[in-house]
Amino acid sequence: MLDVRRMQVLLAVVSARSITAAARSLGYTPSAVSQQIAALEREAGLPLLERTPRGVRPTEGGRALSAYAADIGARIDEAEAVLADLRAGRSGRVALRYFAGAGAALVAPAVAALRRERPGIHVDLRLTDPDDPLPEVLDGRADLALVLRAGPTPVVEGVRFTHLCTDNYRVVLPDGHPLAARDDLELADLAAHSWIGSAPPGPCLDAVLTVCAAAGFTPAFTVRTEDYATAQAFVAAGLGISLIPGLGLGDRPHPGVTVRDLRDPEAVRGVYAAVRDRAPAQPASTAMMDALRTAAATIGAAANAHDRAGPPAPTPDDRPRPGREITGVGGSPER
Amino acid sequence: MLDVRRMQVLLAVVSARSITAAARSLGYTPSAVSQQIAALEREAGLPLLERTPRGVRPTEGGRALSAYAADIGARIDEAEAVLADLRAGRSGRVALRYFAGAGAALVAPAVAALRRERPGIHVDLRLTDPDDPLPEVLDGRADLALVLRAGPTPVVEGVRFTHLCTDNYRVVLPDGHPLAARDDLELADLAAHSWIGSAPPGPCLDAVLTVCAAAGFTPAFTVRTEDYATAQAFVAAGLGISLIPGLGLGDRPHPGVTVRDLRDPEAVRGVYAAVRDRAPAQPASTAMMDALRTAAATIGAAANAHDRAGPPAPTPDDRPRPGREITGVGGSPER
DNA sequence: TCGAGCATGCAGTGGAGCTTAATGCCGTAT
DNA sequence: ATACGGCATTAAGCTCCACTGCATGCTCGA
Repeated sequence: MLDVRRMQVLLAVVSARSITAAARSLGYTPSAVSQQIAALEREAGLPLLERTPRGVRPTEGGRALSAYAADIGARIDEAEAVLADLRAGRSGRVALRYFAGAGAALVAPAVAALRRERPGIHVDLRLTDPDDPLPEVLDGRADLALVLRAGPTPVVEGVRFTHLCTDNYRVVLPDGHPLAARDDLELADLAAHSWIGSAPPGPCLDAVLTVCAAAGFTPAFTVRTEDYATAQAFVAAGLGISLIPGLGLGDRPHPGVTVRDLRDPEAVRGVYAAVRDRAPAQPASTAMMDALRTAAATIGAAANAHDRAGPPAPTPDDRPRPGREITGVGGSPER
Repeated sequence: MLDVRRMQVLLAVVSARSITAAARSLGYTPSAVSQQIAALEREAGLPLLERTPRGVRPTEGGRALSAYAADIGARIDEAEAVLADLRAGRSGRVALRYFAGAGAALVAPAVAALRRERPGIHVDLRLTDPDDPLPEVLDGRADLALVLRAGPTPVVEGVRFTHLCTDNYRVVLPDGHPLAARDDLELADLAAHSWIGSAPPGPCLDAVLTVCAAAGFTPAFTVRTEDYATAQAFVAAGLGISLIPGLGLGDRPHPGVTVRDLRDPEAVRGVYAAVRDRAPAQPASTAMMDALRTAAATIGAAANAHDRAGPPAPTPDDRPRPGREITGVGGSPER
């Protein structure tokens, strides 16, 4: 295989039309350059330079080879530029898997922020609900997966979990409901009330049924709907109460409803980012991770604000919002 | 600058999905490959491989870089193929300058033979008549020039001359002419006869006038024509005698004429190939040179055959031939 | 629990590639 | 005409890179 380094030396010599001049521009002695050229001519099996009284002139082989050297040099520069972009997080890919509940409140603002700050990063987004995304993380098809887990930080061989925020079920009551007088509730308190089913059939609904069963009852659904905004509207209309995950509430609950925490430890759920244990630090991946953390923190701050202030009074711009639209949900990590 | 050799190592590793396997295929120890990769990662500033329990997997940077490695490797292979073609004389360029008189008898068969045997070689042919081609040879615009010189082998600083053949003026007489009784003639013998001018005005004609003047007379032209075949036809018709360069006679004189040597030393001319002294041996150039030498030798052999046998009797295929057509002139160096 | 296979780290060695210094060649200036 | 400067080349010496050999740590499968 031809030595590319020597080809670059040849290119410099051909460009400078002199070995001495090329040596100057390369920071070598003329002797070194001459030896490189001699070695290259040995490799090529052809004379590459013709020695003239004033420097050198390329032979046909020398011209051909230095043309290749220029071409290859350009490729190398290009590769270096690609690496520099990758290194600086100006480009790259990150494959993110998420579950439906995280889409609106967490993923949308995080990806929006990432795209704003690092437009070169390509995000490969896929909803894995109801499948488990961990196999994809483990075998490298995904760099990052959002998972929702009850209980303490999960432990899975080969995966590192980072807690992003909680996504506990919260109790949504019509304003003025008797239970709204208490700061937090237990699941058993809700057993006797009419329920608004707030999730599509699937793992989310199953989780609600499971925790209720653990509390010893089966919720009596008056109405079932597939999205949280509609469910809140039903609650506001007084049709019943509902359990809605914090992320589903967005940064502001629907007007006419009051939100209360649920004290049941069974209903404590965390949103985690799962990454492969051995995955080396990839700028694109860490940037995505940062964006998710920032988005989660913003959500948490908003949720805390509600907790402190209670349900806010309707304001002029507090018009009803369509359920899953992203606008304003979670805000953006700007600042 | 990224080290291409290391990039090739990376490519092997990524292809083999294992450092050990790559090392086997490269003939190195795994340790060496591992160290190369580590160095490349240091250069790149990015992790390139992710270590898995069973071998390694490329990161995004590793994939990008190994793609460049493959691309660059292909370029190198291509360059090597070009050099191999050049080395084997399967390709290349040769710039040949020639004078009009050599075109038909020498250059045409030589180039034809070269194209037949080395179709990849591109021949840059140019007629330099009446200019001197040596400057082009000296400064590299031409690799080879045919020159016609009277007297001994010329000596020019920086140019090497190779004698190809002679191109002496020969005396062309009508069959049965009194002078045809002698084997060779001197210029003075021709002074009193009618002459057929056989060359276009220019250096060729000047040369004839010069040698005649040296012999003490000015030829009395009955007819002047621009090509040697026509001149021979005039001679055959008895309109006069003519002086025609050997190369202009082709391998067979015109029927009805007798050719005799001219003993005058002034009229001895050699055809030389001129090459740059310092030009390194280029396969394309030496192949051209060989073809010219072969063509010249073939001409010489034919001429000698005439000398020994005298003008041959017309044979069935001895139909009149148009003057400068190449067919049969000089033949081809096959055998 | 052990062994096979993988990647890695360290110490040691050989060679590639650099530098310095000397030589030869050419063109030009003195 | 001779000397000088610029050019390429060569020889000798030295440095450091890259390889080998060996030992270690890790994971997986028997």
